[in-house]
Amino acid sequence: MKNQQSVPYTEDVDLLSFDIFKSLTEEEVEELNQITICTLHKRGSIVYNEGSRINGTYIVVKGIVKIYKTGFDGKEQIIRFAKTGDLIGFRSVISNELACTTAKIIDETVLCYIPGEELTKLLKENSEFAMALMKLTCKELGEANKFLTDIAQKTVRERLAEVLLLLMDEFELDEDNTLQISLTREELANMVGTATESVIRLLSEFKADKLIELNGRKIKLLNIPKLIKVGNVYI
Amino acid sequence: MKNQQSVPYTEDVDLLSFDIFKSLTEEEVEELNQITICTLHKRGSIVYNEGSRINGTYIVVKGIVKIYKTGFDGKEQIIRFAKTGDLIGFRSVISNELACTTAKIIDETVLCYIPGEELTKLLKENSEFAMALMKLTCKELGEANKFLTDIAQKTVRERLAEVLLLLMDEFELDEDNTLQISLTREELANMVGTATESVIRLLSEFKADKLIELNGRKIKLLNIPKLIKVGNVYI
DNA sequence: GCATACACATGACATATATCACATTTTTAA
DNA sequence: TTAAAAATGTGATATATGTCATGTGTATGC
Repeated sequence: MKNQQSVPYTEDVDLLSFDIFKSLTEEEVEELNQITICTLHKRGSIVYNEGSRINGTYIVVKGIVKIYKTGFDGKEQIIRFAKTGDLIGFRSVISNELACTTAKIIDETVLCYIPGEELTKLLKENSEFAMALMKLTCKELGEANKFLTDIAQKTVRERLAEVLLLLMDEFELDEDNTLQISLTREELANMVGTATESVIRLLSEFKADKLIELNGRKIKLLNIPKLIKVGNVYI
Repeated sequence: MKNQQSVPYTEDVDLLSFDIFKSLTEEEVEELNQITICTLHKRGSIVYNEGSRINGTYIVVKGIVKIYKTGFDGKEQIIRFAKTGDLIGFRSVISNELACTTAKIIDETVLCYIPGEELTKLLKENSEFAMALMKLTCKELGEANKFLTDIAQKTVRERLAEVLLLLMDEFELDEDNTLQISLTREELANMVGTATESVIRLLSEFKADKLIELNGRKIKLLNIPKLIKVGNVYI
């Protein structure tokens, strides 16, 4: 909890470049541009906390936001990462509940804030936008169900392999086949739903099996087909 | 896979009695009544299968439907139970994806089918209805996230206690404090995300600890406060 | 630049839970 | 009603994974 969580962000943001706003009319985008407030957040700062009231939603313009729940013993469970173009916080606005997750910046991030009233106004006035957001939510729900099944049925080893592949899909590899996102071992553990030590050990095993190469937090995928096999990932 | 999965259901159904349709106008309900086709399904029949294309949604008029995913080794993971007033299948219609779950009848059930076009038409024309459905989806998403965290972090014992309490909330107790829904041990295991034998053993332990009383598939909750404690359930 | 707090790594150990095997009981269908 | 198929229950056993302890390396802030 630092004092300065965010600073104003003055550069121009083109909201229309984000898929979710594609269905808005010119006037609606214009209005949105007037209303939104953009801020720059640095690593570690909290956007909102589980249990707090959220009065609006944020669109991620740039950067990465970690969305997680805190288990009753204080352990984090990472639900997802939001990146450029993703909306965060809207779930609570729409269901009118307290935030059920915490959003924490893990890479310097630019966020634009859209007040809840503006969001609901758009949803009411523009059914296409409403459908787009609904589609998004439904997709997320589908993913959540899949993830649930995996955690319930797969071994830690399988889940770790799967998480690496998921990170590849979400954040791409660089020319060197290295994951663009770098997470701590603890964060990986909090995605997989296991202990940090287990992740460390399994990563070493994967390395020994020539599936990956490790360089600090950088993970290079050496053998993706085999990772798919290890993770029992069916596409 | 029996030949006769369902038979027509002729009795009158009052769609307006379901919360989700409360926001519809009289004409919309009238139209819906014209269009919907109601059917009676018996225990064990499949409403739709994971991976199949769904062209519409069903409202549960009466009965209980088990919604589950099948893990890669064939093991079921129960996502939720749908009961009177719940919509099933709409997720796939809206996200325009194949069904990501299977819906199976576990108690004689009456379903009314609403074609996808009718659903999307209502969503487009009636923003209040759209908001209601969105609210529902967002709530489900919140629950899915909570469940995910529990499965990832809690012990099987804790989860079983929690599932019993969840079933109490969803299906109520009779005057005798007995759960109104009766599931097989395997189904309980598929909710908790564990092996059937583990559920059997843990239920015996709960019984020995005077938390519950067992009578076939009927489970009587003897000490709810202690169950809450065992499950680390915070409300 | 130094100190302090993390992050990472590895070993030893405990144990919750899965798995297998086999009775017994209950349910289902013919 | 009876046979077959599920579901339930219990014991023995294996093991994946969590936990604790301890050491080294590495950021990070003052």
